Amino acid sequence: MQYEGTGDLTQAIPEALASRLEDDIIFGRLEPRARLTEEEVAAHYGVSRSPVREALRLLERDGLVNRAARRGIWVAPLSLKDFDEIYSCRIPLEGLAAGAAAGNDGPEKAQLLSLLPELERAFNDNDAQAFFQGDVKGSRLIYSLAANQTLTRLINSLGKQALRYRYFAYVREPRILAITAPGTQVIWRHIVQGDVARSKALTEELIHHIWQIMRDVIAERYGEA
Amino acid sequence: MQYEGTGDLTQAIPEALASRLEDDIIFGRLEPRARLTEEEVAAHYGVSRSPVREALRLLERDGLVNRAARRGIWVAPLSLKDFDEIYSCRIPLEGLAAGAAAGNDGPEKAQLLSLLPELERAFNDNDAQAFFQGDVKGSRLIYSLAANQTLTRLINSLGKQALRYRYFAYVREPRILAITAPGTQVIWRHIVQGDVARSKALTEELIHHIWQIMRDVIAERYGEA
DNA sequence: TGCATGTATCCTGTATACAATATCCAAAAT
DNA sequence: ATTTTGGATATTGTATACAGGATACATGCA
Repeated sequence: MQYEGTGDLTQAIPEALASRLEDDIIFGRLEPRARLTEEEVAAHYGVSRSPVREALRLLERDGLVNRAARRGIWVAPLSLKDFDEIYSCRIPLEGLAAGAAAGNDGPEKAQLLSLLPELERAFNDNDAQAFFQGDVKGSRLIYSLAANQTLTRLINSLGKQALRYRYFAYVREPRILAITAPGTQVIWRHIVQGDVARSKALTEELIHHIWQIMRDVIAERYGEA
Repeated sequence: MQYEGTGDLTQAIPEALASRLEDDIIFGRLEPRARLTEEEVAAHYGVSRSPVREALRLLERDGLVNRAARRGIWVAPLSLKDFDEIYSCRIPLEGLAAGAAAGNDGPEKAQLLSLLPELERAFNDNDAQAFFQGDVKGSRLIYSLAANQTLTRLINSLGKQALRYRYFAYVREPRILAITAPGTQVIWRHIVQGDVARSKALTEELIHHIWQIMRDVIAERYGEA
């Protein structure tokens, strides 16, 4: 069987597969604890098991799936404990990134400003989807401004799993957007102005705040601990 | 060709291979920028390319090798920039771990105390190797006390590359041991006593201090930026 | 009815074969 | 002499074949 995937797999196959599966997991099309068998995935995308195995290793690296030797792979379950772990790690790392981005003197910082209207509009329209995307775009820009590949790698490997919780919480409690949006805009402006200390502190505060608010939503569904 | 590896590959083959290659990289038997071809590695350990590929993915995850699509894999180069990146990330993460470990009320904390004499002796004997090992053992215990799998995963993925620099610096500047040892002992005692704030603060200070000292040694060999 | 044991099946892990691209070196052209 | 171009070679990426452990179900026994 040769590849003829449903869409355009222009990039390397394992990365493309991983990207598809990531989305399926993040947006809940693949449920927590769902079993993933290599042959099923391979058949579904019209490729052999080799690239599938590599893709699954990538998902494992980002904590989206769990593997048990010789037993298989499951979509990682969501839990309040896991959520707390992720956010306790995200706080200092995102703070570090924001501070480093603020300390970057390059001209690329201006791009953050150009993203602000987009964010503003999404907020006013109460368009969670659009805000979500704009926020992710801005975050990526901040990481690249931080010019710290190691930090980027760490944050990315947290970010995928974090997105699952964020998506879940946004859908159930759109009010979260009203807290995130203004804080995000303030922080981006401080980064552009080069205020290292404040960018870092405000980022840590904001994530901590969002953490607490999301926590209620997550706890309701995924238990007390 | 069936496996008959030089040693006992009791665990899963990819992990065992990765572990061997890790050591080879950390202790410099594989030089920075050295090319790793799948077939050579496979032939050397008497296995096929399949488990080798998986092992190399694991090394890639931990930042020990770099991969270019369809071009191959090289041992990651060492550089002052990379070193700075790693240590700027290590500070808050190790601080988080130390604080969380101090907040753990379980009885396992006592094990840290039992490691103290070992560390003390290594220090008095000026035995860098023994200190190295004791320190790693204590760190692992702290991570497990922190009871935060996500944090452990992040720290471990930094730790491997960090060890390359630590080994390099220890060999060239044994004086580093005289700074690390007393500070480490103090921190471990604070963790056992459950002093969360101080455990965290002192850990961050110590790593920051070591960072600066190691930096001179690294800079001498691996350039100014 | 409940539990243990054996067997059939499924699935992962490993090996090998094949395809395709990147690299290297030699020969030719400017 | 330097650059370019062609083909040979080496190495990665993918597909497929095979081996062995894990799971599930059925059968037998208490």
